[in-house]
Amino acid sequence: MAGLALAAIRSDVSISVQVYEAIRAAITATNLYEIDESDLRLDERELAARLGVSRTPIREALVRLEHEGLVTSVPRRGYYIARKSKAELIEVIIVWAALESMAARLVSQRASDAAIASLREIFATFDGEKLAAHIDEYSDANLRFHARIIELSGCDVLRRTADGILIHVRSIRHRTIGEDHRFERSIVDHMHIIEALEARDEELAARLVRDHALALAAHVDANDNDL
Amino acid sequence: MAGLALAAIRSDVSISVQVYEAIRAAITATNLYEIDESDLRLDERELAARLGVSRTPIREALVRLEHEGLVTSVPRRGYYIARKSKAELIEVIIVWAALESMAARLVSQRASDAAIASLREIFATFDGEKLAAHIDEYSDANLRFHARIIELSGCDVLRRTADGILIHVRSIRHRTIGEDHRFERSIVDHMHIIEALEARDEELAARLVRDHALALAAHVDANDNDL
DNA sequence: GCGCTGTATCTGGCATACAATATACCAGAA
DNA sequence: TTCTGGTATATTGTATGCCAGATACAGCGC
Repeated sequence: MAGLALAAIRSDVSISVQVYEAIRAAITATNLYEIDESDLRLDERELAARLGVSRTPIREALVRLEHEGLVTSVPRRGYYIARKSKAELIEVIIVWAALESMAARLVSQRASDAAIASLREIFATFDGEKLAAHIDEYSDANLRFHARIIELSGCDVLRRTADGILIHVRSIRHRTIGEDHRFERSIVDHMHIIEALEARDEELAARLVRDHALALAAHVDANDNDL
Repeated sequence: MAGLALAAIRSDVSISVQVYEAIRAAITATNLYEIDESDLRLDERELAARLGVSRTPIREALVRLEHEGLVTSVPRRGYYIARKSKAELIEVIIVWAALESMAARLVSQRASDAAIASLREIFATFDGEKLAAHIDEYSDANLRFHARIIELSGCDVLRRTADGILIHVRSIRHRTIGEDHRFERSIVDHMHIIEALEARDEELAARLVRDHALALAAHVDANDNDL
């Protein structure tokens, strides 16, 4: 009996949750600002048919996504993928700054040295030379870095709250990281943040994290006029 | 035609939204820590019967509430009102501190003098003498004060994010404000915060707001051992 | 007396059916 | 030709029915 490597049956992945994840992933993988207006519409029947389920779990998933801000519902008209305005994107970054800054405080107070050191490893495979050639991978590492700070805070409510808005930040960073020389400044900022955390300088770490995020907000404000 | 004062028909209050608001209000009005364990259970059919609707809008409302953290669902078992542990309550307060602290920065940067002055009015009807006799009203004013700082930030994403966790903070403050001499310290803290905002001292305001919230966290940590 | 197994019943999850509303199209009049 | 009003169609919102999993309990074996 004990010899059988039986994985527990996952009964917690109900169809509605799977639908939620599928739609969420599909939206995340889409560049919302390059698709046609008509593709923003989410037809319940069509989704149900394509995913091979009935409309009920589709609707539950859409309710979840609406709460998360990824889709909006117009009563009696249907659900639409939410395309955030420039002002909203800036607000999202501000909230992110607030959360990550608090996370930095918690990390400098509580996290182990080893945990903080793991932040360095995220960028270990990059050196200045090849940086420009691997912008996509760097962009991923960039996001992982910020998500990891939240994670290392050990504050679950903070992590869940941040998760809800991280998805919006993600699309911003992917688009902006290649612009001008942001990635160079970015990596310098990250190193300073790590150093502040290692020095357990709570105030400095909190300020650096906040300023780093708000610099992105200022950048979006100044540059992305097509939103 | 133009002479008729016609209000727009509100078609946005679907049954499922009404159900959501009804259950939310009912949970908010309940002291979760004084009711019987069995009353935490939310039976779909019973709710549907009592509200006079079918189970479908009930389920959509429960999905919303679950996302908000007010209820938890156990697969195939049902929905239960979520009772937060002490550790979770402290985490909620930490997140609140992060958000309100950022809001204080925005207020000191952007809000009009008149708007900041409105913060004083919230406490205008209280003086030191009668404070102890009106703890409930003061507790309400207290919550309005903090919610108003968020509101004056003018950041909608911040407000929505905070709304999601304010409901958890609410129950904490109601319980703790009467303990020892917290309300006296509280009103002094509030005045200092207002003064910092009026002086447009962003750093000071942010720090005072954060410390005020974290003092509550420390208080909960030290005192509420029955959670 | 204790523990396991089978069964009845209950409840949530999903599918489907029905009702209500919005949109599109078409006909007729100005 | 253009605008208005009616009707058909499509789609959302809600209700209901069915099924599978979970719990409780009775019966059986040890």
